[in-house]
Amino acid sequence: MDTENVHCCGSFSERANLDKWIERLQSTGMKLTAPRQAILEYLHNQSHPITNREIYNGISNDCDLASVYRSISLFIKIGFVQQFDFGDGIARFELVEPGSHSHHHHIICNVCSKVIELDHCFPDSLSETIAKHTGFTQITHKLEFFGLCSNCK
Amino acid sequence: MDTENVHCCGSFSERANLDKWIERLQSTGMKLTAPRQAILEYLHNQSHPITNREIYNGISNDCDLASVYRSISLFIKIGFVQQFDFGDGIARFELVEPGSHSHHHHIICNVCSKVIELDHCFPDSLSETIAKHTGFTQITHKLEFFGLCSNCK
DNA sequence: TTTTAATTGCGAATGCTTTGTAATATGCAT
DNA sequence: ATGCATATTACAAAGCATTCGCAATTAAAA
Repeated sequence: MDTENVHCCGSFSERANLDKWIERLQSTGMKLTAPRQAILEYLHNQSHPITNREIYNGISNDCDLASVYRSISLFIKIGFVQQFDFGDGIARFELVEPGSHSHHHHIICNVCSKVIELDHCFPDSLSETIAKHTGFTQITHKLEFFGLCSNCK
Repeated sequence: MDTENVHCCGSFSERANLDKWIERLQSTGMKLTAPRQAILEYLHNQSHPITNREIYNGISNDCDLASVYRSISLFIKIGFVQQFDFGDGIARFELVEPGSHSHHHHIICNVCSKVIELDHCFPDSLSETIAKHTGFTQITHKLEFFGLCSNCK
């Protein structure tokens, strides 16, 4: 069993981890509101990137959808959340554990949308290595670079 | 001067290349319509991936925007066009030269959106190599994998 | 030329995301 | 504790890329 994806609701360590996020939020000077707490808690319980609507559904009537969008934008701006693009036009988000090796990728099934986190970055020995690690086949990937060009730096 | 990006309107070779695309379209059994010719011609004159709206504006009143979307979808389905995602929620498209090394990537300036084609795939020796080749700095990249998981294959 | 089916134009609708605004709640100072 | 100033929210509406339905048109074959 893959214990990485187990999240026991209410366990001491999980609660402590969530409290750290709340402390971090307060230390930024931003207000600690009920929607932001609910969103942080929900994000914290996920093991894969999730959409704004999934967050909204997950915390149901605790908060408006527009507030989810605004909170997530804030979390991205202060470095709490990382955005992923799975190519379907819906943004997905994940908490960034501070100090951890946050740079990672995913492989998504074209049929069932199953997501597997790739612990390491395999940019070179691409298809074969990933196929062996995950059991996926017909592997493709999207790769784009961003930066500052010589005129703009 | 980088002659790869020079496109002389009406030159013999350019016209011959465009005619090849038209012949290829006819050979698929699809109808050769005015909008499809205009879109192929416009795509053919570009050196970077372009959006549906850019195509629509480029051929102005020759064709409806919805028809651009439909034609591009067709071109993707028959392998004429490749789609790129620069992370801004707008799909971009490029003609795929048959038999060529079509797999490539781009680097996009975060400030001015300048696009540079990367002739080769540098998935491993990432930032330094690209920085040397392009003069870009603060390089980041987005990479996601797609495929069929073991349950779906 | 006639026929037939693919394709277009037009308008409306969809779905994700953003924005305007009045009401509300937070954090701070008193 | 209480009141204040301001950030934040809920709600509604708008924005934008994209898709769809359908009648009118057009390309390709007979």
